[in-house]
This record gives sequence, structure tokens and C-alpha cells, in this order.
Amino acid sequence: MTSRADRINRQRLEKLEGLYDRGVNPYPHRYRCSHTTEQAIALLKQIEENPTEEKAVEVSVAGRIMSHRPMGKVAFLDLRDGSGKIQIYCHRNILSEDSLKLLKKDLDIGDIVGASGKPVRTRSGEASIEVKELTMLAKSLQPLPEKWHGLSDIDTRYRQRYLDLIANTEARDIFLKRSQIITAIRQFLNQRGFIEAETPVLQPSAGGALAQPFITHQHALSRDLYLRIALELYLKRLIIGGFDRVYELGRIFRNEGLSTKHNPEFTMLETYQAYADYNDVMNMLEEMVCQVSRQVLGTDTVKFGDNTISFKPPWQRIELRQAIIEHAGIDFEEHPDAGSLRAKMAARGMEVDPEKGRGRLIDELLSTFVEPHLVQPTFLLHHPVDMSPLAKLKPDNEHLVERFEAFAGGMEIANAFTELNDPLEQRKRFIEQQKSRQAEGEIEEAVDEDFLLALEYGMPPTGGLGVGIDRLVMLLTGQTSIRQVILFPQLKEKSTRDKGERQES
RNA sequence: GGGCCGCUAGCUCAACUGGCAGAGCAGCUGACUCUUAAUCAGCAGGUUACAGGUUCGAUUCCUGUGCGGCUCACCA
Repeated sequence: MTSRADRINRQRLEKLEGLYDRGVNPYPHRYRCSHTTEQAIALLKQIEENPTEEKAVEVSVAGRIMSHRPMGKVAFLDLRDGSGKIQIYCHRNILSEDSLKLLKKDLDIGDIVGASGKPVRTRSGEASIEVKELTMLAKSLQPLPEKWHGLSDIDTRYRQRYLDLIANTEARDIFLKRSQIITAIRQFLNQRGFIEAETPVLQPSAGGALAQPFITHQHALSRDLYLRIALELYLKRLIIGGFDRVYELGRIFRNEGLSTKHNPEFTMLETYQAYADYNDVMNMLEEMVCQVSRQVLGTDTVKFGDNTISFKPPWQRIELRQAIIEHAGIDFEEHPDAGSLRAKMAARGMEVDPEKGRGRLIDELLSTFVEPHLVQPTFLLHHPVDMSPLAKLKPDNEHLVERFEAFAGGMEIANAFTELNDPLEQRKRFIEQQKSRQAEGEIEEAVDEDFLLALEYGMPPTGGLGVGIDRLVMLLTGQTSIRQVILFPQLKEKSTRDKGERQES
């Protein structure tokens, strides 16, 4: 049986054999490029503007053959590298003999080649290289996706991201921007005297958030370890150690559901600034996002779905309590315990999990009724202490903390507070949290004594911030699924078992 | 985990109510000295995701499985 795929593959293998037979290495070790395709085009323009300059200049470029237009004695190929694309013009009378053979007999779309020759403009005005030497740099044995429609099968795009990057320039742009966004964030923080830190990914207890962790095992010490679910507790240790401004941009792992807004591993920025409070952090965040947007996109206004979002400060500031009253019609201050709030929510026709504590119920109100409405950048302020075990109380209200969450495009993008630095109060909060987790039937976690010990040495007043980088990238690139901004998102394992069984039988 | 939708050539997609599975790109052969989604002539390429069922006949209807998407739940 020969399927089309087998046949294409076989033909390419035959071409590969042919190359070896003629003593041509289809996978040479290196190639000297004098220019990227972008630079070669710039050079051509320069030559055109200064016709007095040396005309015999030659360049060599390298890249992947993206299309092939043979025209009898001439042929046009499109060559793409990391910087862009240039047309290469092959004329029978100009090409070397070996290059001509290569072009006629061995070349496929998808091959990676080097081309050297003179930068020229063709009659139709296309910047090109008139090639003398064409060199095979890597023979491709697989056909590329369709050239006009690109690769649209979403599963293939994620599983074989390299094909997505080759075939879909939009995908390339997204990841290019992602890189630029992260660079811009680093610049912003570095300029303000922040120090970048690297803290453990493998932790003896996964603290700093309430998500389910991934568990792994260390053989050498025969103990279980957790993949971190937040950066918080280690960065605070650095504040205690005297680094007054620290940040980490790192991968964190949460063993929870997948959705268009959740991937089990994602990138988080956390910053901690000594002697600052949540107001300072709020100002910094809106400035940072606005500046990053301007730097990367050249604008502080982006299109997201049907909306246009402006990151220009100041962002709207709303009391969390007011936002929930407005959108859900429930005032959680009137319901100081979980039972009462649950009854109120049930009375509104909501299905309520009887195990959830008050903090989680309020969070449910927030994400169900309020979050979808927060399209323009908005700070929600002053969360109940029940849902904020690491934040400092407001001086004038013993139920609320100095905290904000930032939303945009209907997504939470950041979370920040004035950090709790009272070690005795922190211990109390941890124990309360442990109790309520028990009540909610979740895995019980030990109190992080090592962190409490650190706090006991004294942590200065500190403003802390966490930003979901993937979601920020979504906003700035107009993507509505987190998988489109993560190069290799988590997917279900592709099962080959049934296939194998069939082949055996 | 639940609901809805999808899976046809390497890729992008057709195929009316159940009646011979079809294009374009990519590939192969040939023509062509400026093309750029090159063009023209020809060739080849299919386990219609998989396993069953109904039927004279299934890509089409039914059941199950796999994979995926969306969505709900879960997720401070």
C-alpha cells in the first residue's frame, strides 16, 4: 500500500540518495551568510539610492524555500529566514553547473538552502538575489502545509507548533511579541532598581496560593516535593534578606482544569517592593502595562474581541464590594458567615457548593457576575480577609484587606496587596486557612514553618504583585485562548495504543 | 467529568434526501527567459478517524471507541 504521504516521502528519500550519489552533502555543517534577507533587501535599496557605489557587491543568504516558480530557463524561489523573505532569481546562464543540477533535480519546497549572488530588482520590482551558487543546507523529507490557506487544524498547530510557525505568519508574530513584552517588562523593572531572582521550582510545600499542586518525588532524599504554585513565599524571604526590590518571571504549575484562560503551567511575574503599599503597586502596574504596550505595539490601545481596550492610566478603581452589589445584587458585608451568604446566593437561584467557605463564595460571585463586565482595565479593591490570607488588613476595617485585583478583557490579569508582615497574625491566618480547607474537603497542607520563621526576623512593609503573563500577552496580541500564546500548550496525550493493537492483529 | 459540534488525499475544502468520493495547493512528467497564490498540458495519489449495526447499497442513518474544538463544572 502506498499512500500519498508515503510516496512523497519516498520521492524525497530518492532525491536525498541522489545527492549522496553525486557527492553532495545534504546536511553540511555550516554556511556563511553575509546578510539576513532583511539586510540584503536594505542593501539593495542602499545601492539603488547611491548608484555610484560598487556594483559588483555580492551577498549570501540562507533560509527555507517557501515557493518555487519555474519558468523554463529561469526560476523564482522565495527564501525565508528569521528576519523575513527574499526572492531568489535563478537563471540558467548565471547559475553554476552544480547549482543548476541542484535546482533541477533535488530541490523541494521546504528545503533549507544557501544562495549567493548579486542583489537585484526584477522587472516587476521585486527585490531579489540573482543567484550564482545555490547550496543545499538541509534536505526536507516532509511536505509543508498548504501554502495559501496555511495550517488550520488546531490540534496540529499545537502539537507541531513548528509547522504553525512556518505556515502561519500570525502565529510567528504572536510569539515574537510575547518575547518583546517580556523583555519590555524586564527593562521596566530593572530601570526601577528591581533585582531579578530565581527561586525554587521544587518545593517541600506548595505555598503562596491555594491551588492544587503537582507532586513529584526525590529519590535521593526519598521525599515528596511539590512544583511551585506561586513565587510569593520565597520572594518574601528575599525581601527579609534585604533585597528591597525583587521580581521573578517564572513558570508555575497548578494541577487544575484547563480552559481558554487556564494552562496547567503558566508564566507569572511577581514583584515585591519594600516600604511600598498596594497603592504604589497599583500605580506601578498601570504604568508598566501602558509602557509595555507602547513599547511593543506602539500604542496603548488594543483591540480585543469586539472591544477596544485602553491601557492609559489611571485605570478605573472600584470597591470589590460595590462591584458585586452592582452586578450580582448581593452585599457580602451583610453576610458575615458562609452559611448566610450561601443562603442568599441560593435564594438568587444559584447552585451553591455547600462545602465552599465564604471566601470562595465571594470569589464565585466575582468571577460569575463581575469579571465578564470588566473589559477596560479596572482595579477591584479591598477583598475580604477570608480570601486573602497573605494580605494586610485595612487600618479602618478588620474584615477587609489592602488588596487589588486588576482585570481587563474580562480576565483577571494581576493580583496584589500590602503584604502581611506580622508573623503572629500570619500564623493565625495559616491555621484558619487550614481549617477551612479541611472543611472544604481538600488536601490538607502543613503550615510553612520555615516561612513563618523568616517572617519572625522581620519583614519591612512591602507591596507585592502577581501578573499572569500569558493573559497579558493574550490582551496585547488580541488572542482569546491562552493556548495561542503558549508555544507548546498542554494537550491530552495522543493515544497510539488502539492503533498498535490493530496493526498486531 | 457533563453537554454541543467536528474528524473525507500530506495540506485547505466539496460531495443535495442513503445511490460511481471530487477540486485547489503540494508531488511527478513535459512546455515556457521576469514570475510572485506563475501559467498551460498530462500523471499519480483515498481503510471517508476506528469498531460494529441498519440497508440491495453508508462519507451520509444508528451504537460504541479514539482524538479535537467550544461550553459548563472545577480553578482565591
